[in-house]
Amino acid sequence: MTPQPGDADRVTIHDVARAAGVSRQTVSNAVNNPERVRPDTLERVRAAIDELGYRASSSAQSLRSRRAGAVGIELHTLGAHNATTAPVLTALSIGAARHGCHIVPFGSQSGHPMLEGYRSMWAGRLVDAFVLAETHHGDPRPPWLEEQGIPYATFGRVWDDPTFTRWVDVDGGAGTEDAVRHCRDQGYERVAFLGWPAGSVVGDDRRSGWARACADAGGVAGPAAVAEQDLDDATATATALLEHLSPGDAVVCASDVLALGVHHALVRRGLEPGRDVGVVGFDGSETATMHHLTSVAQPFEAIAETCLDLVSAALEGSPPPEHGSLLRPTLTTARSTRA
Amino acid sequence: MTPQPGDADRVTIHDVARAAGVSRQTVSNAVNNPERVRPDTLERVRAAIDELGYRASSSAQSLRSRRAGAVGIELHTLGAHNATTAPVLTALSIGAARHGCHIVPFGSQSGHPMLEGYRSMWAGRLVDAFVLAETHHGDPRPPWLEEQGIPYATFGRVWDDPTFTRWVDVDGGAGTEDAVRHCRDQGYERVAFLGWPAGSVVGDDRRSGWARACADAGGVAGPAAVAEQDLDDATATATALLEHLSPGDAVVCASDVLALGVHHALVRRGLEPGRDVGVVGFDGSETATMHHLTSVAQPFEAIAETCLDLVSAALEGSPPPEHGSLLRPTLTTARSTRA
DNA sequence: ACGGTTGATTTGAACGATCAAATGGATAGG
DNA sequence: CCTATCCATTTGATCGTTCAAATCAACCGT
Repeated sequence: MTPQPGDADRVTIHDVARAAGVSRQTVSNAVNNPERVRPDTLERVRAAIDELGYRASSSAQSLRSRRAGAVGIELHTLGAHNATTAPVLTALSIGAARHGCHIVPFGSQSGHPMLEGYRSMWAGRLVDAFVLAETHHGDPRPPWLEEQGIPYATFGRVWDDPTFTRWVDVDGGAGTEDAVRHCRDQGYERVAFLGWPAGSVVGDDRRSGWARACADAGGVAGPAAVAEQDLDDATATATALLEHLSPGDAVVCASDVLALGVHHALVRRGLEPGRDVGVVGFDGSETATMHHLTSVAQPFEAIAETCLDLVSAALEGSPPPEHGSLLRPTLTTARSTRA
Repeated sequence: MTPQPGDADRVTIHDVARAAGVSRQTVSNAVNNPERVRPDTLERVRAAIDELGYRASSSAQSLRSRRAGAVGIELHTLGAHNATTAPVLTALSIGAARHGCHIVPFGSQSGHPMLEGYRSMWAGRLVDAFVLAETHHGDPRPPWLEEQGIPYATFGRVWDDPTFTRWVDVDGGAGTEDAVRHCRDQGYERVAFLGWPAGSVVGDDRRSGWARACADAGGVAGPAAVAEQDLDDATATATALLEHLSPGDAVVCASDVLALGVHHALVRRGLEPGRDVGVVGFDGSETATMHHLTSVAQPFEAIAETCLDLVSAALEGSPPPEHGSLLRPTLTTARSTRA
């Protein structure tokens, strides 16, 4: 009885037109410009659409409009899924529906040149634009895309080109400031910092927020130490750092991995994170949640939404925004900062 | 000088035809059926293609072939990214290129009925098929897709329908068997098990492999305990479990989270994973890598590849395979099983 | 009753590709 | 020399949709 969309008998605009006794264009109007259709006709067409379960073919629309209605995003196999890329991808995929488009993740084929994936996606116009994640100094992608005239937006500033403003990023400094303030509110005495080696823009930013907030609070800054984004190194460094801390102090970290290192160092000394020494991580990753670590959580939904807004705007030909978007992360509190 | 693909001046098959002095169909043949074209003509056409940088428009091909050339996969925001869905998605995205298609992840809009995402993706034929991850008992998706005649393959068996064979799954039992054997090879005495509460098919499967291998090795089975997929519970349960173990024993776990619980329980007792008690997790997640836990790693690339093969076959109308594919996971060894 | 205007609806064309059938030329066979 | 066969290539039509222009009907004022 009900129409079986077995693919062979796909319902087209013609079928609806015939069923409603109107022309195909009227059906198209009923869907896209209802105000151009007389109310009673509209009613009849809509009934036919519901009856037959019609939905416009996206391939046909793409061909006509010369728009794929898709945004590409590159995924790396390369070890660490960064704890941020996956959630951003999820948020993008969900948010895309609201923007009338979809996301197409593609892989960088190992062995191929860096930009090959982008080139082939663009060549067949599988996508109308790209979202770049994990931008870094010397990133070859922005200049190449710019040169090709391909629209894109980035999660992460485009460090090499200050004129580019179609970016979203997280205000790491504001995040660590919040972290320090939270520690003080919770009654911790001094606030130490465990960060990455100087030179990484993201790391330096996060450290500066800690320094600022400590100064604002009146010299509560504890010692600062540096470790790689590696649990062993973090744990070792944290162990050494603890030598210079006393119960009642706290450590703000540049990442959840570093914070986990502090957590482990504490436990190994028989101390309890939170009760004895406060610990705050950064990223709001699953690792932090699992270990009940207070963490500065990335606003994934907002990041995705802004990226989509940026590419949408670019596709509509709007001029780029005045400035990039610096989003404020929010602190997720847990046991590790409860005294 | 070089052609600027600014979208307005997109190179079409007509442009190539004109440049090469042939008809559009000859260009099409040169690309898709080179043997039908005389060698010298072929040469000329190929030169024109390279010169202009022509690539067939995927929208046009989709319309003509009535194939979107895409496979949909649903992503959940719901907390745990399962540690497996993200890597599988990455592997799928990369593998898709080899299959001449791409992956379209879509989100289940919260508040909407479960199947709405699938329905809308299918309605506009944005995808030709779906890959389902995280299948479970009472999953409403397979019967619905079946009823609609929509092609799909699953990662995880379809428990409610034994006749369905378009699935890939990981042989959990074989994985834990390997884990037990590895423990014995490393010289551990008894091998205990930390699993999930009975009733989950995956969990029971993993436990059975442990039991089997222990029996084969001649009653080396240590005690078994049960905890939820939660670090605190795992740690508590592991602490109790350790009461019944001695140095030189090992614990095989149903997941990396459980294994991490054992790791923490050991550390808190001043014992060292590996040297004192062996620990093996399951999934090969980042958590395991970070903590140097030996783990039964999921074969993500093979899983993705098989899923793609299955949907490709389904789209070509091939009959379903005789049986589902049960892939053997491989053990990733690390410090936690080094005595 | 007739041109003029408005509004609803229909027809023609195009998006870019490919299948199917038609065309043109060269060669072989009667 | 004329037809049959074969190969390379071209033309026509189509996929489903939407823009632009054409058609049609109703209504208005003079």
